[in-house]
Amino acid sequence: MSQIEKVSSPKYSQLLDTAQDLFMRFGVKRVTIEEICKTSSVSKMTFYKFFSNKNNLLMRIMEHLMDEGQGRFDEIMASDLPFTTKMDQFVKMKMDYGNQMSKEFYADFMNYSPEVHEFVMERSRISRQILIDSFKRAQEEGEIRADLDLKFLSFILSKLMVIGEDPQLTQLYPD
Amino acid sequence: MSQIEKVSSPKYSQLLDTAQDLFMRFGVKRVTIEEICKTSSVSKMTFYKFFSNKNNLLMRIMEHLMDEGQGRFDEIMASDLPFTTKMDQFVKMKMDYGNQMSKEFYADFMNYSPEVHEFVMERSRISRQILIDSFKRAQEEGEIRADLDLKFLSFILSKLMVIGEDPQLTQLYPD
DNA sequence: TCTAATAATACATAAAACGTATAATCGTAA
DNA sequence: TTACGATTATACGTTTTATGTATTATTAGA
Repeated sequence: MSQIEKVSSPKYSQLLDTAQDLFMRFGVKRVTIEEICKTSSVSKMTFYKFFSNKNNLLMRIMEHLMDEGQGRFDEIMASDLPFTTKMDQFVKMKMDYGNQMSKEFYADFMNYSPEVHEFVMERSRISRQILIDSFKRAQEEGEIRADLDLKFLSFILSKLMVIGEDPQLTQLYPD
Repeated sequence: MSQIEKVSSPKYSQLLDTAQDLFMRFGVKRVTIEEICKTSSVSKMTFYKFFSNKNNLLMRIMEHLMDEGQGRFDEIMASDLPFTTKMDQFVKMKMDYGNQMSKEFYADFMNYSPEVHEFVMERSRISRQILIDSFKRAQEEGEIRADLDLKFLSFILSKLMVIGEDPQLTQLYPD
């Protein structure tokens, strides 16, 4: 599924969690590796055992976040709720994610490096496709009205995939 | 009243406002002078026309904040509300301030330089004294019950002077 | 006790931030 | 228009901070 080797170790998880928290609060640029190490009570040497640099760390955080998001999406879809309810839950989940992270983080992880940018974009593309497929299936199986504009809805939801919440859009469609 | 010369100019105010906003969101250490300038659309040269360095800027922000706080306190006291209501408003105001600023800002402005630390401490001392005097006067004039423990209340309120809100204290006395 | 993982320290290098000098630009009042 | 004060843009030397690595201790567990 993912291009990056999975690692599990208390120190590794600690670093990942701390970094995610700090990145989300202050953005990537404002947080140093040494700060992450100190906050995690992990030595710098151990950090570099797990991550080659901040870029690599950021990428794994994004990977973890998106894996998690996909997992929750799968859970929602596996339930036997009506399709519209599923979509409600999905949008709600996405907005929860969005609210956790500062504007800085969003801006940063898209700009910090082309590598991370592309990684996130590719994952988003895949997730979007999964979403669209689910939508089509629901439409074919008569779970949702076929007259709903499929493209429009998938557009909205695909936006949510990455940005969590588009204020302008939220204003237009408060529900 | 204050030890620092007052300056008024659109650029000056802009810098002050931007810096305050950034400091409160990210803390002092994480924000650079260049960032403040960029965000304010003011050149670095102009910055250094008004402020000798970040320390100086921080001090003026604190001064401005505390002047403002003192002004609001005076307003509240000048009204003809019951004394307890005044205190309510005062505490509420202090908590509003506290909620605006991140933990980082609070930690930073006390640690960033001894100069700033002392400046804030001195101002706090003065404010605290004013508060205690108001309290005594209200007590003498029978506006509040004399059996209230003056020292205890002034202690609580003096804590609020600086920290805005002490979580532990808030937990003990939710009202 | 031996070993693997982690930490502590110090270090060279790179990057960022600081603060200043200089020349160019802009708005405005004479 | 000219002259002037305020602001900007740019470049620069210096200082500080961050990065990533090497080396040598520690620590915890088989």
